[in-house]
Amino acid sequence: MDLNRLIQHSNFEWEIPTAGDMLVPVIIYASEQLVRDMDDKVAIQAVNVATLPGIVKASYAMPDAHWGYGFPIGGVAAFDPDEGGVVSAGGVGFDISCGVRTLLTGLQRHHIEAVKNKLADDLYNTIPAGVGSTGGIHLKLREMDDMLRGGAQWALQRGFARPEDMARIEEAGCMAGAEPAQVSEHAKKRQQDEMGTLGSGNHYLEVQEVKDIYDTEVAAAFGIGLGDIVVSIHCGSRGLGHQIGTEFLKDMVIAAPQHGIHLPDRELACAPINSPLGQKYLGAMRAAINCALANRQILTHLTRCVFEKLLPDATMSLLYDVSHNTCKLEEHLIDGQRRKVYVHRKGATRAFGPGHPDIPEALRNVGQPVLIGGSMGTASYILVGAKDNDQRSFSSACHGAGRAMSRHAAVKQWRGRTVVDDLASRGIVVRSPSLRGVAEEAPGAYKDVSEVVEVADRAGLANKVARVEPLICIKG
DNA sequence: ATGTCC
Repeated sequence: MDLNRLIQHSNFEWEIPTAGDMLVPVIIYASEQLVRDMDDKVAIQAVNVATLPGIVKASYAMPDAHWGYGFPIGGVAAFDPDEGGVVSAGGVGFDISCGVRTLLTGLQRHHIEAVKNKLADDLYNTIPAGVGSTGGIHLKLREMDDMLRGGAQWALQRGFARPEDMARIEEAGCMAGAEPAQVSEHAKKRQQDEMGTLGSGNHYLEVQEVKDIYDTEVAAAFGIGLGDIVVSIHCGSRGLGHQIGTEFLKDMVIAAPQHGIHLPDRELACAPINSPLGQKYLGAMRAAINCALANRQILTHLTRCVFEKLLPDATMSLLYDVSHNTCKLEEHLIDGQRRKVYVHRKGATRAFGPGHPDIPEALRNVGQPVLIGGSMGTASYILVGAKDNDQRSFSSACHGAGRAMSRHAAVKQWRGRTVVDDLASRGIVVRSPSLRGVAEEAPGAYKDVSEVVEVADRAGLANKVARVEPLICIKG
């Protein structure tokens, strides 16, 4: 990205001032190096977002921002429904409510070493992974509606959760306002056999070791210490969310002129929040959020079953579950006024700071856990929402490393077998149904997550608590 | 991300 068009406010904050059709400025949180390396398309897309009706304050880009469908991935934008604000299917993305959850095991590395390969095999054999993977759970259409309304709370009723898990999930495990009736039968049918499956791409389940602690006090509140073993699960709403995104994108493009909306890019398809189509999308999207929450909950259950057999002393309590592709109604302080706005986070993590009422009581004084997944074979980070970050990007942080190379380019550069062998030589066991998938996700195809996290910390979005590194990776 | 093209 060309630095000449940017105004630098600090070491980690850059502005593209309001001009032309823009209603608000663009604010990018990044180091000079990350801004230089950022695709020009991030600037173009963030500027396009800044032209959408009802946008408030600014169109934001996180340090891991990269080119996406319509909105940049790593984009955050909030809209006021009373000022003609819109909701955008492209602003949420296709993998609705894709997210990460981390489980604490109460175990240390030496507990794992002796059974590492067996643990990897058992996890791989228990957790369906890969494109089109199906699981042992098959829901009737009527049961689908219950699941889409209830999320992880539904999973609790079905025996896939512990009651105490609920407080550790955004929205206490159930996204209110979900409307299964707005989800097409086709979308439901695609998902009927996919509950409790990992999917493909950058989705994974990892057994990780805590390798570094940056904030002892917060780490203690989170229940993590050096050398601890944790399990992280990264996945989303599978075929259902994708189908909802596809259908509403099409409908929103067609309806835009009727709503008097000029789209600078048809991929930015959106509808007024206060319109029948906008409301239908919100109802369907919230149902997809519940689908993702239920899915990660079932994967948690399967993981617990494996550990219970092999490592019965493992505690397997849930630290937290974050979503990073959502649009949520939240109250924020905007120009001195508390206003309710619809915050789009696409490839961005909610990161409420200390004291926020939506953080579980046990963690309220320290802040919301922010789980940042790395790429396969690399470190992941646990952060905490920074104090006063409401004034920076509506309490949002980055979500991961972000691709540095296309899947196509990655497959040309690496062979899956070599990647698996290289990781094995470093003590990381990878199990995947697809060697091509492994090549696509080669560590070198991603940016350095450490730099992205460092910038999120220093920009005051979320603060570093711990770094974890994988021992086992189940890859879709 | 995705029954990697209805």
